Order: sequence, then C-alpha cells, then structure tokens
Amino acid sequence: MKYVLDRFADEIRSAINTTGRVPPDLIELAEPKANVPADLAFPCFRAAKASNMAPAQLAQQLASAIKISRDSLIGGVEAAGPFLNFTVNRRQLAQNVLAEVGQQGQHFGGDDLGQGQKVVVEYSSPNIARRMHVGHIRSTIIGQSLNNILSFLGYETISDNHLGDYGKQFGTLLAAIEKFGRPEGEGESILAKLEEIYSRYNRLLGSINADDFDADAAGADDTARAWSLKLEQNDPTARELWQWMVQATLQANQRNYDRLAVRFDTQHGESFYADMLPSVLGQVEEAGLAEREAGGALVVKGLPDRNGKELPTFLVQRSDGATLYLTRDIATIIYREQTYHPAKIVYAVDQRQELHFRQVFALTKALGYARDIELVHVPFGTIFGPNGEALSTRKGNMVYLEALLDDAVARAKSIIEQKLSEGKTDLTPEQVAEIAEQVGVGAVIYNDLYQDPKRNITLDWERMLSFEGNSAPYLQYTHARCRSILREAGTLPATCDAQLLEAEQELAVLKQLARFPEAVRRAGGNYAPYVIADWLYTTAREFARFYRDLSVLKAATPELRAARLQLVAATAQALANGLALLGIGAPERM
RNA sequence: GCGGGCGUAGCUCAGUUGGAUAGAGCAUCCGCCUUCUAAGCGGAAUGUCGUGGGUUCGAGUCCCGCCGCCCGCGCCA
Repeated sequence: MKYVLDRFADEIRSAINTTGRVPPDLIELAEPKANVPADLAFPCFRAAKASNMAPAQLAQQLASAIKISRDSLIGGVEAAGPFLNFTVNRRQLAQNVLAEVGQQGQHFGGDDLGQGQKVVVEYSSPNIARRMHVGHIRSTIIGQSLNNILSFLGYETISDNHLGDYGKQFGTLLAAIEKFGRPEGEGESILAKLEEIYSRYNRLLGSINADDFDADAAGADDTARAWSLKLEQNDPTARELWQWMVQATLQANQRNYDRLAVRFDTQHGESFYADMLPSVLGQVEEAGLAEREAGGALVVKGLPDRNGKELPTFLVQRSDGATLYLTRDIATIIYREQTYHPAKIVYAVDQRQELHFRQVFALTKALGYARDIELVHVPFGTIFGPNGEALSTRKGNMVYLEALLDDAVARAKSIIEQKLSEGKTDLTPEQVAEIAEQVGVGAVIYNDLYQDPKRNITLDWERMLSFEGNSAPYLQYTHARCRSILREAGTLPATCDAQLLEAEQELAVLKQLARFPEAVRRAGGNYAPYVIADWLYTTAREFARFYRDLSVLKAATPELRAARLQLVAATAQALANGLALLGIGAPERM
C-alpha cells in the first residue's frame, strides 16, 4: 500500500532516474538529521564515485537537472554539499495526510503486504495450576502486540496460547491434591493454593526447588509417578482432576487477558499434540537423525543449524520413554503446518530458550517439514527484582500479574482523584474507575513495550508506574486532549482547506502522522513493538508543541479553525491506532 | 571451553541497509496555569558511544582481538 511519503520517495527516485546521471541501483534515499531542513535526501557519494565526479558536483548537477511539476509531492530540491536534499510539498502533504487518515480511520497505518498469508503467533503460554507472574507478562504483552501489528499489516494471524498442561509436574500435582485435598476458591486464589500444595508436596520429596521444576524427583515418590502414569493412560479420576485444573487456570487467566486486551484464536496446550509424538519419534529415528542409547534415550547429535553450525547434543526421548517438550514443539509445528499452512510461525518466548528453538527448528526442517515456513523466535530478556535479584516463588519476592495490574490501577485512580480535587478535570465515579483501569493497565503494558524486548528489565516501581514523560499515560493524555478539543468544537466540519496548515508546528504534526505507516511496517518487519511506541511518543510531543502555540477553537478564521480541527481529529485517530497496536486503550477524557 | 545477548549522559533507553552538529525521558537547577486539560511546555547542565586495531570519502553502526555483565549448553519446561 502506498501512503503519501511512499509516493514522495517514489517521485524522488523517479526524478533522479530521469536525469540519467545515476544508475538506478545507486539511488538510495536517507532521512536527514533533524537539524537539516529537508525531508528526504540522496547522499551522492557512491553515485559520484561511479561516474568519477566529486559528490558535491553531482549534487549540484542533479539539483539543476531535476524539474518539479506544480502538483508534485516534491516541494523543492537543493544541493547541500554532497547531499541532494528534497523537501515535501507542504500543501500536498497536508491534503494527502488528512485525506488518508480521514478515509481510513481506524485502518490508517495498516497495510496489505501480508495479504493472503497466515501467521501463527505463539505467546503467553503459562503453566496450568500456577498464577501468571512476571515471567509470563512479557510473553503475553509482546506477543499480543506482535499479533496486532502483523494483523494490521494484512496477515491473517492465528494467536495460540501454548499452555503448559503436560509434563511430569502433573503427577506431583495430582498426588498433592490426593494428599491435601482439592482447593476451593475462585480466580487466582485457587491457583495460589495449588501452588502451595504443590510445593508442600515437593518438600515432602526432599526438594526445595519447586519453582522451576528442576527437582529431581527420580525415585523419590511412587505416588506421584503412579498419578503421572494414570494421567497418561486416561484414568477417569486423573483426567477429571487435570481437566478441572486446566479450567480453573483458564478462568483465572481470562480475567488478566481481558484487562490486557489479549485474545487467542486457539489455546491448544502441549497435551493437544500427545497423539502425534510416537510418529514424530519414529520419523526422527527412521531419518537417522538420532541414535538410541543403551539406556533407551533417543539422542540427536551433531545436527547443523541453518548456518551450518553444529548444535549441541539434545534428547527427543528420555530413557524412561517419556517425551520432552522439544519433541512436543516439533509436533506442534507439524500440526500448524498441516492445519494452517502459515507463511510464518512467530514465538514470543524468553531469550533463554534461544538454543532450544534453534534445535527445534533445525530438527523440524531436517525432517522435511516447514520448508516454506519462516520460523521466528522473538526473544525477550529477563525481569529482575528491584535490587537486581532474580525473582522466584521460593524467595517470596515473586510479582504476580494480577497484583501488578491492581497496583497500577490503584495508583492511577489516586492521581485522577487528585486531579479532580484540583478541579482540573470533571468525571463521574464510573468514569474514574474506567479511566483508572485503562491508564494503570496501559502503564504496565507500555513499560514492557517501549524498549527493545531483548533487554533485561530491572523492576523499578517508580518508573514502571510513572505517568510522566515517555509513558502510556502521557500518550493517553495527549489523545484525551485532542478529544477534548473536538468535544468542545461540537461537530467536525465535513471538509476543510488543508493548505491553510502552514505553521511549522502544524507541519511537524502532519509529517509525524505521515510517518506512521512506515513505523508500523518497521515494527512488523523487526518484530519490534517499540518502534510504534517511539512513534507515539514523538507524535505526542509534536502535538504538545502545536497545542501550546496555536489555538484551535480560537483560530483567526473559521476556515483555519476547521483545518486545525481536522488536524486534531487526525492526530487523535492516529494516536488511538498506535495505542491499539500496543494493546493500550485511548480514553476520551482523563 | 563452545554458543547467544548486552555495553551510548548519574539512572532507564532510542539511534533504519554505514551519511550532515550522537538524541529522549527520569533525576537536578531555572522559568511558564485569567486563555482548547500543567499527566503539559520552554530553558540550563550532563558523553574517551566498554577498549584496541582494521575496512573507507565517511564508523555508535561493518570486520577482528580484548575487557565487563547476563544467559544457555541430553534425560525440567
């Protein structure tokens, strides 16, 4: 899809090309630094070298050779040393941007580049019978945003919550329920109780490490093993209890998902693929990719990754015959290939799984599957406690998602109430509650999306719940200010003369709006929601300057007022679109 | 040991396939609410871009070495 800045760049390339002085493959455009009074530049170094000329000389020649028609998007061209600088035609830009936002509304910024292609996005993936904690927040928030962005780019996305509902911890859980009784309650409290009896049972086994399942339960407890076996053999009692745990977990998590605007198309847990495992193992062995060791384990050695590097040895089957999650991940890819035929499968999963995914992807491809599927692991860093210490249930410093959201919302509420008492805003109690929810939750989401996901995060409550500067509330506030002006104005004029928007502040906002589509494409291409966050923040700042200097409602003429109102409406729309891609709400007032 | 990630202002981070004077927020200091919401705006101050080489017209960005921090490397997920 071509937006106004795309056409602007096309026109420039074509104009340079028409001069016949630059080979087409050397026409590369770059965005000038902020201090340069130009919108797009052609650095002439390479082209000059090719034609044995000084760069500045070529720039000069090109500048005089290029002719600009009256209705062109190019407003001007000028040589600045070795750079050929182009400025956009302000009037054309204003008209085009306002028309694009006006016509496309909530679709402005979207694209059709993913048309006809499916993408499976796997994220969140919490464990059954456990509360969602900081470890799941990132996957959930980043994954949902990626899903939104890819969908906005025209891909048909299938969001999948790959629940941890399989594995040996369920034997222990069933044994724990048998011993301590089935917990009662509602929502997360029931999960908290399950965690409690689980770790109590683990302590019985002599394990204190209940947090990351590395307890070596071998030989420790026959009961847990027996339950594990029963579950695998579809024993009715075991199945019923397991089913109940799954349901209780889904129900509790759903509340968090609703608050975070997280939606799944499917929630197939690992157990969903259980039937496929024997076949996968058979294929691995048949293909000669793995060796059966004396103990019975099936081991893959020396498998090259996509760069030809040898991967460390890994197991696809334990010596006791059980499968591993790597095996299940392969089955999952095969299922997705056969069911959806996706162009990509995107995993929003912890950075520490990097090797795991290289192994999964390599073995899957080696088996002949997913040949046409781009398998993408989008890794993110770890969240540490305020002092940089690791968070764990064991240490008692774990941060749970629901509590975190509640904290943020409470904080937002008290700030709104303060504004109310200062007479700075006027809201009903219902509105206060609703806005506090959007603002508080938005702050938490934004804290996770405003930077490159690869970075680790050290929790800092002050910053996380900061409502100033580069934060979700600031963006929401800017949106609310726009809406406030539009409310005061009453009806929005149907048409306006966009050419009246000639002030620098207006132009800066218009340019920023025009950059949104490219920001969305870059966010999608790099699996980087922070690109959207960056764009939102810059847009809000530009709008704040406009807001400070130029009155909309008291504009000098009715025509100018109408044009500015359209600009405000477009800004509000674009901000709302960007926030939606991050999963953040845009309240009408604050 | 091998592999992955990170290193930019006191703190938290941006910095497109190499391009023009390295940018924000927070914190600090100084200003701005009779005027569309001050969750805002303006100004001041803050940098051997971890380090040493190399590539070239040009390197925070690419290549190599080194240092520091985090993580991963068969029977957990």
